[in-house]
Amino acid sequence: MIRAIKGTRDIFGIETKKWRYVEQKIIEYARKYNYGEIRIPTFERTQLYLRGIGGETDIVNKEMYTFTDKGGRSITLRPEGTAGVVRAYIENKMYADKSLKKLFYMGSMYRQERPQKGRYREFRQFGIENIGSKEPLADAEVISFAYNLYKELGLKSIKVEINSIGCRTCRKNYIRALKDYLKPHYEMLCDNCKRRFDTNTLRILDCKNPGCKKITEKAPSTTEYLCDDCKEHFNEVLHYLDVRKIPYSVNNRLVRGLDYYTRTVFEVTTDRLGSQNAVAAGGRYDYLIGMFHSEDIPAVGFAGGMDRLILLMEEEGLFDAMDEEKPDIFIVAVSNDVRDYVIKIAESLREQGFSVETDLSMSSMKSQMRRAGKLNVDNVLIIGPDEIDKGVLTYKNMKKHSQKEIDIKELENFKKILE
RNA sequence: GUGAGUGUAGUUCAAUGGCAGAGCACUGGACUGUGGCUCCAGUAGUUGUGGGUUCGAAUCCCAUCACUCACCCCA
Repeated sequence: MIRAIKGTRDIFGIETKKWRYVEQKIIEYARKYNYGEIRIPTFERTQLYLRGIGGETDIVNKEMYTFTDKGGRSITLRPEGTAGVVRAYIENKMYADKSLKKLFYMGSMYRQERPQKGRYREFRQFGIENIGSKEPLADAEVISFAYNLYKELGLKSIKVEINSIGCRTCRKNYIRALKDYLKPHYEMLCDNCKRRFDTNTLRILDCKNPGCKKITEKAPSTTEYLCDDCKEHFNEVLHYLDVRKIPYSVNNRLVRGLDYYTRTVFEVTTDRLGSQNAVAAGGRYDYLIGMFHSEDIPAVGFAGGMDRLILLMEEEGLFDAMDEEKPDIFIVAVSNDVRDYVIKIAESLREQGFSVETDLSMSSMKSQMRRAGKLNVDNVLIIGPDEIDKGVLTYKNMKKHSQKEIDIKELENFKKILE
């Protein structure tokens, strides 16, 4: 048997209804905040991610689906959305009018990791990118979008954590201070953190190893080392969150896995998905566009994992009332000699906009009734030779267990008949 | 990439070295033109795969594959 690739899955039945619901809400929210949809390619030149995300990150180091196409180009299935959106922004010269661009996207991303709860190799993300403003107003809007969307979806267990990792200058100072602090403890760090010490010092703050945690507890905090501009920027972001009454907690250990972030970083987390606590994450990336373009253009955005979002909504019981999609009307053919007639009735009802199901297996009347019951259909039309002779339809309401004959002429406005 | 756990009917799970079974689901019937409830019957398996130990293996051992969870990391 040929099976789906590890870490991919099929979504069908009531699952698709959950997905459509969530997708609709996201689209609705993008509209509310005036973010326009952008659809970008699923694969790009590998170079885009190498330079954009950063060669030292795990995403680039070991998780990318990379292959060589027939023209000898190195191609990678997108592991995240921001790099592609930024490429599209530049390529389509969206910077030309100097105005703010607000974009949202939704779609599959690919990372070759060992799958586990809430983590897949093909997973779906949505995200927004707010490009062209360096102002804290923009950061706060992006964070509000995430928080308010999740609140409106009904989530109770989510928290917003926020931090500032500074700009080029103050980050450099902070990293120096952090290294100075860590140096005497170097031998006590886990192997991973020893490696990070030179390549990605900030991430040591994020290490879950109890030994490392203990060491970093007393480490200098990022905010202490922010330059005046960055400090003010951060305070203003918090101010605008306060104005919106968005609850958050400042977490000085919060650093992100992608290299392009500056200043604001944030995560929306939950404690209800096992070890996968991040449902959305993002931040400011003022230097990313400059890596592909002649000048820096400030931007801020976030991405949310939709698979995780739906898992979490299930966990919180938010889909409990959701029913399987069902047809409005089931038409039972009492005997096979009325099949032609049943087809005509069915098509007429479909023209009126109803969802209509009929038997396609030449089954007995009894099994047709059983199927109607199993489909949970409310309305059943029973048609046999007797009905045809009398020019009527037998209408049965399955919920009320009531039944009556209706004149075939009433078919033309069937809505009136339904109880 | 690393570690642990689990693989038996469509599905959920029994069977602890001695005849592979049950619930649910499915199909049919009781009710020949009426679903759900009830009762009856039926279909359902190379016990993931390959090897080994044994008189005998779903059960023990080895390998392999798959799934799950966790680590790393991330949405």
